[in-house]
Amino acid sequence: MAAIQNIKVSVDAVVFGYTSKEGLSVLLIKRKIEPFKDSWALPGGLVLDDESLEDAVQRELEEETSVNINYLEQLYSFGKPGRDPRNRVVSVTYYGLVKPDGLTLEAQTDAAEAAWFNMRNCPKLAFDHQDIIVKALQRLKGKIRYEPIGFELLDEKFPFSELEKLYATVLERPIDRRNFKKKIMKFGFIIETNEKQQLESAGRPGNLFCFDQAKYFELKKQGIAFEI
Amino acid sequence: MAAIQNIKVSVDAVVFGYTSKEGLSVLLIKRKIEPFKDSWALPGGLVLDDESLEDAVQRELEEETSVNINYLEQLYSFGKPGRDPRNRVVSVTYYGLVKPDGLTLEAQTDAAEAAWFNMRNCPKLAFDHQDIIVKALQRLKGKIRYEPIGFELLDEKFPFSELEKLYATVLERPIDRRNFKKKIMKFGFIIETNEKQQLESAGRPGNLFCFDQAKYFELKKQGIAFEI
DNA sequence: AAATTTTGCGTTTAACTTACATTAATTGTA
DNA sequence: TACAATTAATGTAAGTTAAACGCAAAATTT
Repeated sequence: MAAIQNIKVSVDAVVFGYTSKEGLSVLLIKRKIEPFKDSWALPGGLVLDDESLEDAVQRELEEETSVNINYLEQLYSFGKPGRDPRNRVVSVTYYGLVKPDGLTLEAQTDAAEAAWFNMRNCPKLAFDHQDIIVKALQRLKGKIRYEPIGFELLDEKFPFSELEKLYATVLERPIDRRNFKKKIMKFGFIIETNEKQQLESAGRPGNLFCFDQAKYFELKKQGIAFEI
Repeated sequence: MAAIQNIKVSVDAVVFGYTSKEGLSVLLIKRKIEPFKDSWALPGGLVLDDESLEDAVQRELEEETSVNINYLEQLYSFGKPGRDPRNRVVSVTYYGLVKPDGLTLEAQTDAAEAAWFNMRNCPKLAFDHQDIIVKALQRLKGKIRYEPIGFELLDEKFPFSELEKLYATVLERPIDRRNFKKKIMKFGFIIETNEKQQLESAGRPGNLFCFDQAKYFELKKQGIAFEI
């Protein structure tokens, strides 16, 4: 039998935000304590002895940013010796998607500050948190090919072009509007309403669409084959 | 700051074996100590303070079964309080694929015995190891749709029907031989040799095929769209 | 009112998928 | 030794899907 193990378990959250203007952003906190004091980092922290990993990551996220998310998906566990200069720490990471508009960020406990950073404009991060974000982005890009996305990221009602922009942003390439619409509509998780978009700029106003939640989550579970 | 954390970190391995006769099997050990003494369980154990998670899982696998695998992929981390009756244990699990023929199993350390169990014929397992196997199987079934598989599971040279059987086994449904072959060959990760199969039973002997390793691993990395 | 922007269809062509039947090369057996 | 059984190799026609486009409609901006 080995000697007493001295490893800590933490959780970290990669929370992606999306707006059609800004594209993808990620929620970071500024560390108030050493190590990496004043560096930006992912929200997260040590797991309590009697809470589940999911509870821990939601709690840490709430404590450090005041953001509440009811669905975070497990991403990967990072456990290389030396990734935290203090102790050996194995971090179980989670990721999730939210619509940042209307969320207020309030730093608390270990965090001096919480803020959204555009993905094209991220600061240098503490620990191996850069690797974690890269992994999360890979996962998101992979997932979009076999699961519908958007429900958590768009307004309840949205013009179709918003969904298209979201896919184009995540996939990082342009999409043919007409073929995209045909493909998406065939899945049946998007419903056309009879309302029209309120314009903010030039152009013909589009019809508003919304998600068919039941179908959306069913397809999310069973998987879709979606090569754009 | 929270009180001192009292959580242990372990690793467990789901090693799938495949033979065309038996189909999928999984490598299990019989526990020599409490809790769950004499129950079958996944090979695994506590991580040492100074070894990586990957090293830990390979070491535990080697110690308990004498099987060496150089590529195990991280599957999921299980950390519900109470999943181990002794302490809180967070287990980072890995899975891998091997060809069981020619591997000798030798139980060592904590294991009284090591053996392959056909997936249709698994015993009741210790801890939440049943959940872990279910997760691994889901992952494998998902993966086969966007990654080539087979390199680790088939002989160096094999008749095409062996690859077909493998896919049919993992997907748990029959496959049209002719369409399957066309599709696979188009990817270019399988090469036809000019050798012929040595027959073990009746039937026309098939040509032998082998993997183009470079292409195989390239496609594994970049992903394939493979709806059979 | 003319130019610009964005939406909403719709068509054509190429590529792929599906379903399916026949011939060829072996082994086992009468 | 022939014939039955088994497994392999191959091709094609019909249906479906994907990709590449063009053009008119409904707004705003100039």
